[in-house]
Amino acid sequence: MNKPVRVRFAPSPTGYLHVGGARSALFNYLFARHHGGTFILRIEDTDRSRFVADALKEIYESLRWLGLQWDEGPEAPGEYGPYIQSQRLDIYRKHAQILLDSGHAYRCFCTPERLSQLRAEQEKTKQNAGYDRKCRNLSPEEEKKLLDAGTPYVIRFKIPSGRTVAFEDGIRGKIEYSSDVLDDLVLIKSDGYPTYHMANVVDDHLMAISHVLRGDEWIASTPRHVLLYEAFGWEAPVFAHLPVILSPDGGKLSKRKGAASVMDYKNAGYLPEALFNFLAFLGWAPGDDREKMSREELIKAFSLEQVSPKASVLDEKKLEWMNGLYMAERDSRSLAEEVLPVWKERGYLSSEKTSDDPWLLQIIDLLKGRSKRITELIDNSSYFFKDPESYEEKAARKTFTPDSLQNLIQIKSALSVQDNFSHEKLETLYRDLAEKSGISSGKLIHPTRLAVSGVSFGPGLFELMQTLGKETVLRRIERAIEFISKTTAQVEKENG
RNA sequence: GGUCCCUUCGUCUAGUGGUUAGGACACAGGAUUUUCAUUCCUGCAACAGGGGUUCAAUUCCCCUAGGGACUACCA
Repeated sequence: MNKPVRVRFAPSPTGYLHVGGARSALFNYLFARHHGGTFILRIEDTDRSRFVADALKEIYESLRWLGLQWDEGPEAPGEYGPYIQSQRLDIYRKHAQILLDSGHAYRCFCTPERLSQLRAEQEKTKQNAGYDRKCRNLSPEEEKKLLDAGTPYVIRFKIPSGRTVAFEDGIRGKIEYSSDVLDDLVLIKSDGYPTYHMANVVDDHLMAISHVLRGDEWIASTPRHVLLYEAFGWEAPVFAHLPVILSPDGGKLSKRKGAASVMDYKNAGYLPEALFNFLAFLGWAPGDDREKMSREELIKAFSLEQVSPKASVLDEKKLEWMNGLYMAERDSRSLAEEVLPVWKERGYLSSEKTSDDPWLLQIIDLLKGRSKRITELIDNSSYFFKDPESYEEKAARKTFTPDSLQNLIQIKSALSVQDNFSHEKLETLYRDLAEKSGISSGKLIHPTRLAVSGVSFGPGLFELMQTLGKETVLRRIERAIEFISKTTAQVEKENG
């Protein structure tokens, strides 16, 4: 077993890329990189009825966003192409003919109607389901007659009877099936397209795949695949079946229960490196206490032996926590590139602003450490661009008192003669003012924060003021003074 | 129904034939801080159940229960 490591991720373009699929891709990628092998992308589009035109684009985009660039595949030519199954039909037909010739397969002329009737009967009598092999022993004359009449047919694999089919799963160990529970699966459909089983086995062999890491819904199909390899006289790859990812209620992950696709997470403001790290830890752990690991560390530490066979629930709270860690250390400039388009869209910025604007970078510096997601950063950034339209109600009731009105008036006059608006100078100004008035600095700070931002939380006040600038700060304090005067006057009127 | 897979705190997980069963998220309390967030400390909380094997089982074996997958001319 010293073949070069070649693994593949093989999605079908029937929709968006699910995080479960992304995690399979990720494990393949990690495994390949760890062993210095090749990571291949193959598109399994053999079901024409379920093909979704935009799916391919989204799959490529999702993989690339996560940093899972494939070494061979569509848009990455290699020696084993084409990598899209619908472009390989002649290959599958040729191989089906080989099986036909060697007596491992046969033509089946049964109609879909007959098959569904058969299934219904089997269900009623509680028999094991499966094709009854009616066409398995058609005489050559009968077959020729049907063929000549142009009867549609499929090609089925002859499952040998009385065999024990065993394989060594890289994660679960030995798994055994009796061949008697397997039915004669279809290899080539009547439309000439191969089924998954056929295309998958042929391609994995032809593409020299060494390890098949795929979702565990394929466990039950694996004995069929093993038998197919045997019929072709090929050596089977190593199989390892990855557990599924569940939603918090234990069911399948779906859009309805929040996010399901990679792009959903992107749109929810998650960083690709955070999702990468988090997904790696769903069903895998390095064996020590590390949790936040870079791509390079993950590649170095990854091993199939440490992959758990157990399905795991995606805990979005923990993803959010981890994302916050990555937000804090993300380069502000790169964050600016994500955030800038949204700011412009919201009319906060004129279109000529660029992501290297020092003022914008200052804003991001102030916010990124206290934002768990990009969207949260954006949502909490409005007061840098617009004067507050209202004040956080609960905080206003508590903070905008008659006392604070006097304080703000005092602050305003002190600030209006203050030309150096550095946060250090502002801080000393506030401390001195508080001391002179014999009050705690909080009595000055809290009303200013609310006046200037409209909310009771956010970056350090003095940095905030520095970034906002003198003119804006004074204007907003003035507005707050008006607001408080009005409301206190109203309260007095109501009371008296 | 049949076949197969899975089972350590609420969640992600580490771990071993002998451990006070470890860490993280979440939650609760506290410290620091101008607010929020961060950070730090403390607390809460798990080996599904029953049989074996063994001097000793969370760990090995069997059964039960619960969950899941497959049982298509879908992948």
